[in-house]
Amino acid sequence: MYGLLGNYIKSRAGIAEADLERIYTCFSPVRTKRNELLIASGEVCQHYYFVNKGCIRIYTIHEGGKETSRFFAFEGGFGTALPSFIAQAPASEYMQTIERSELLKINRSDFLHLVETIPAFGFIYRQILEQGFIMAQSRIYGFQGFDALEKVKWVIRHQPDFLLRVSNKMAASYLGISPSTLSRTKSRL
Amino acid sequence: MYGLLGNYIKSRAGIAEADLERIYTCFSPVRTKRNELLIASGEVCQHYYFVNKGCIRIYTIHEGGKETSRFFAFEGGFGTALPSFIAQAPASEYMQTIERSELLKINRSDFLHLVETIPAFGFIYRQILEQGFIMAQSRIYGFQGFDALEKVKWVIRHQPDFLLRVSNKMAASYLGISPSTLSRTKSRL
DNA sequence: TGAAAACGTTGCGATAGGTCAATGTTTTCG
DNA sequence: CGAAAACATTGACCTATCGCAACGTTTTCA
Repeated sequence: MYGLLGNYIKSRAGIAEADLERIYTCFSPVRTKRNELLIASGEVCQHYYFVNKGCIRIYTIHEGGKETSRFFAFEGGFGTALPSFIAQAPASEYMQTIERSELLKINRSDFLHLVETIPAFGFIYRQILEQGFIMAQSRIYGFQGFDALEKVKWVIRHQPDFLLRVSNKMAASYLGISPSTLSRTKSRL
Repeated sequence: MYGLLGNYIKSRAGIAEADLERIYTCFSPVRTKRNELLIASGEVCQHYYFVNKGCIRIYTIHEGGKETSRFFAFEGGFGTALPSFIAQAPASEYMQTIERSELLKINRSDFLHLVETIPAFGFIYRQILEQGFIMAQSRIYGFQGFDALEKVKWVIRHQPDFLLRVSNKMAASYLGISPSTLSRTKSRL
């Protein structure tokens, strides 16, 4: 149950077995169904999630009902509605599992406590933020001036199985193009 | 010289005067000219910068010479080519001061050392990453599906003096629209 | 299991925004 | 200070992508 999480941590920072155990006790397993909502817009996000199996999607809904997918966390990844989790303000986003999933969740106070008291954990959190920041930047800015074809090639290069695991609609809303355009673009590859 | 930096830190975390002094000794002043390059693409970024006066811009140049502005740091803000700074890999971006500026710079090993040894500094770095991540996300994803007018209104709301301090060309490349379109859009406000 | 809903794909017409070019203004720097 | 370069603005034209709709296929769930 905690194997994947343990590997994640050990591969990124030196850590004592006792600290690892203490971390495990803060994470509790959750099983979810396809399309199950973890938090809805307007709620305050209380948990950080680690994906053992399945996939978490974070997305927003604009006026008119149009969805924008912000982030996907697959096996071995962390995910939460970060702005809300950090500021304890109502989230502007939704978070769901898009497939039947097995997650490990940790609540905010335990999380912050681990960050403060276990250096390796603080280090890993910092690394998550750094990577997330870099990723988001390179995606956002890399996409400036990309046309649809270039965007699709970009995901294929950076997340080869992304288009296979995610529906066209979600993939399109992640890339910032319409489902029709994504469909047409794929046939041009 | 260190007043602004001191305020920045003290307003965000409790810190002993001695630690503050130790932080100051790691930052050295730099004066730069308009359009002076701090690092060029291909170089490895060795410093983190704090802006006392002026403005830092981080940008990339695509094939064909087209520029994309990624980030602006004004008075009281931090800035660096983060991916390169973190990974010590060649940067894909350029960093420049767009006006005559007064900066405080700290090199990477001092910076990491402060992060590790002064909890308040580690905390602030984490906060910078969190805010940067949130900012980048909201900008990137908020922009999905925005038309030019909405983008311009967005900057005006979130960074009221942005359009006044930055050239149209740079502002346009930050918003992901052409200078012509920005010009036309502003006249429609 | 079977009806209903959601999804993927494709065609068609409309349009926001891009490129290019011309003009006038501001900035640069020897 | 003045010539040269860079920039802002505006017009004309063009194209990628969108929105809508139609159709067949897959998924959902009572």
